[in-house]
Amino acid sequence: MKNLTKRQTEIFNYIKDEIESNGYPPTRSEISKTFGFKSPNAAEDHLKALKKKGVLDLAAGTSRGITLSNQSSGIPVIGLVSAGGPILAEENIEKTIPNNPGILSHGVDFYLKVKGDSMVDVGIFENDLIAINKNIPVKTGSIVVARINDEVTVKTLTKISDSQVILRPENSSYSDINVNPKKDNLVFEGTCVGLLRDFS
Amino acid sequence: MKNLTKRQTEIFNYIKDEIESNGYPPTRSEISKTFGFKSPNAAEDHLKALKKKGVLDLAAGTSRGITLSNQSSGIPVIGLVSAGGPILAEENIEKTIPNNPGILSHGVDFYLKVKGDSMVDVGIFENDLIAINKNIPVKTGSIVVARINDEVTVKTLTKISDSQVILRPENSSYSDINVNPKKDNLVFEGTCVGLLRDFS
DNA sequence: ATAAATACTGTATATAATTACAGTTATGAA
DNA sequence: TTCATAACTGTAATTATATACAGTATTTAT
Repeated sequence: MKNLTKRQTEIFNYIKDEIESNGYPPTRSEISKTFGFKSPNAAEDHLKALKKKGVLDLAAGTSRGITLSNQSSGIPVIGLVSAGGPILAEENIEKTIPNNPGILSHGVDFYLKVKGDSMVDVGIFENDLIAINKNIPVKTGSIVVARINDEVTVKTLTKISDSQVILRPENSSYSDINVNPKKDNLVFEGTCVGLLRDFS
Repeated sequence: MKNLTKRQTEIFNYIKDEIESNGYPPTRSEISKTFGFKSPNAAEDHLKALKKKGVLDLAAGTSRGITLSNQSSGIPVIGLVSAGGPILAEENIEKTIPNNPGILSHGVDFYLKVKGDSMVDVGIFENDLIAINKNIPVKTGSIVVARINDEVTVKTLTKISDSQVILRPENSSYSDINVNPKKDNLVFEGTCVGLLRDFS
């Protein structure tokens, strides 16, 4: 998101939520009423600011003519992750695909395009998109996205303690990965909450 | 769909398309303009009829206050298919999930909940939802939903001719299914265009 | 045969909604 | 210091929109 202020973020999220729950965007006065503005122009100003920052578009002369821009409505698909830096850095985003609330039981922060065959035994194939939630606490038994010394990998978490973490490939040709979090730099980027495969 | 007339279907689809492409529903006059009505009341009448038939809802006094009802906006998930009758018959619909245009490269007419392990070698597991398009012509190499004498099955189509159809399970423990379309009642219900798995 | 539903035209009006203009106050950057 | 941005209040006008009422013609159920 392009440096939205706190207030702008609140308003943007409200608009997003309204579209999702009502099926159409709010008007200036609905926004004003929600946030306690005494003038619809306060909402107008915010909309203009949000448009200027590229997160939404406004159709002139059109009631409820607010649309979220691709950038802000889509969920990023992460392809190859460059070493260092955050996984959601712009250079890692291959494309974005529309949000699909209600299909998966958990929220999706990003999709990761699967490389390799280390998880085929649980039906995760190369080029599948796995849906990742960043905020669910990782636990044993979950399929997690882990970063070990700047290398990103998808495995089943089978053991986690202060001194030992075991990541298991779900493919009999591969062996468990043993990590010592005290020695190695281990970061959990998220938990896999779903899978998407496109037969084209 | 609840016995919509041809015209009502046209108008309903237009509204659906507008919501999808614009992000907000059309007004009465936009509908009228599109269909050449000379009075916005023609659109109003149609909206009332569509509301009466339960495929959409109207928010009174609200501009663009048109929402598609759950029933009509969702995509059906087919669980167990009862023998005889169409696959999309009401009794087969386990639930509906929101439409997700833009995620898969083909349209989805329904999702089928996978039973059994006959397709595990291509990463299709029990309880996965496979996305089915009814209108793509089936061809060899595709994963298809076939109904053989009232039994519904998901397999790879490996041969198709007037006198012989071969359906291959993607699991080395199973053998090919050989069907003679002249003797057996064979219907292709659709082609698999995607897969959805929910890790909950 | 008759009523109800379908598919509109035509007119009119209240109100919903956008949006411009003129201000105020506060904050952070040049 | 001065200017731009942010975050509003207040007013007002144009236009966008919903929606009622009164018709007409055709088709479809009963």
